[in-house]
Amino acid sequence: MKIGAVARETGLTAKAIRYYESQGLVKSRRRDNGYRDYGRDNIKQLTLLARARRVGFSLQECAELLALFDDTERHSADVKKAVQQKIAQLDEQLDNLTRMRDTLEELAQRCQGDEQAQCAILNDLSAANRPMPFTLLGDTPNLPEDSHE
Amino acid sequence: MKIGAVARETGLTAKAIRYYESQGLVKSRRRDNGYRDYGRDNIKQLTLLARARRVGFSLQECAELLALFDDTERHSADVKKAVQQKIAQLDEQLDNLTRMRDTLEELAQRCQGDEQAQCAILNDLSAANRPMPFTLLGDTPNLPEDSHE
DNA sequence: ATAAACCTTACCCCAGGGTTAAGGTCAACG
DNA sequence: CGTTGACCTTAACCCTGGGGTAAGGTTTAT
Repeated sequence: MKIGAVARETGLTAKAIRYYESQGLVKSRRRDNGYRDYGRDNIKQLTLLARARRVGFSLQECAELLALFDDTERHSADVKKAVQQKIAQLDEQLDNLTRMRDTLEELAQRCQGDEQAQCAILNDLSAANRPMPFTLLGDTPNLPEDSHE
Repeated sequence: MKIGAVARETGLTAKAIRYYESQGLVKSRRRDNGYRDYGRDNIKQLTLLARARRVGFSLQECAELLALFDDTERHSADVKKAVQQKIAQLDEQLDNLTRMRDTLEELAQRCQGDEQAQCAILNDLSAANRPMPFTLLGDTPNLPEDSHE
């Protein structure tokens, strides 16, 4: 099976599949003409990879899942643990996003939203000392680091 | 005020401030020795920038907020509209993450989590046809594109 | 024979910086 | 006077997770 067919079957792009290979997540044999060639095992791996990505696993984490997948001595408890950790991470992200959302909601409510230049949102966001009359993300100092996960 | 002091005051890193300047979001005057020098206006802008970032605005969107901030002819309605659009974006992200979370929850429940190699999670994630007995993200084909927003 | 549809590698691009490296400046201390 | 340490400067490479494009080789069908 050539890469294009695999892409259609897994929902990945050919580019992504090559990228995963370059990162050591999957391997492929080559035909005489240099084309990558995939068998049933590869397709199972790539299907797992695609779905794990879709539910929020990072490539690093997908690599660990694939290692478990290929390990016939694995314990299902290990897989379950990884999934539960990912659930906990998602919960944390959900918390952060919810706090952002609520902060914006409160800002919006304090703004007239009319023709005037006076704007409570800009005032609150740029004020020097304690800007918000309500908690801004619980004073967590480093939110940006969460967003790239 | 030198960049280090501004960094401490706004919670940004000096690097980030220089990066914002390189992207045209803020400007700074220079002292004779080449050091960046910031006044009250700069600090207000950077405070706004830092807080807008923390509540989920992209750099591009922050640029628009700063333009409104500097525009004395602005209408507060425009600012409010931007905030409400961001709220809608956050709601969409929250939806996606919630679906991921629920999918993982169902996968985990179907897994024994014991010493055995047999694992429902890996089976479901790698199976060929209809893998999940439940909806996987509502069959949305392209979730990864949302994550980089 | 030639065009369409594949495939290959290789390069630059995005956000949002972190992390060196290599060096200039400035204050205080001995 | 010299030196140490804390600043500051630019430049340049690293990360994630690929997208996009280019330049070229292959295969297939017409």
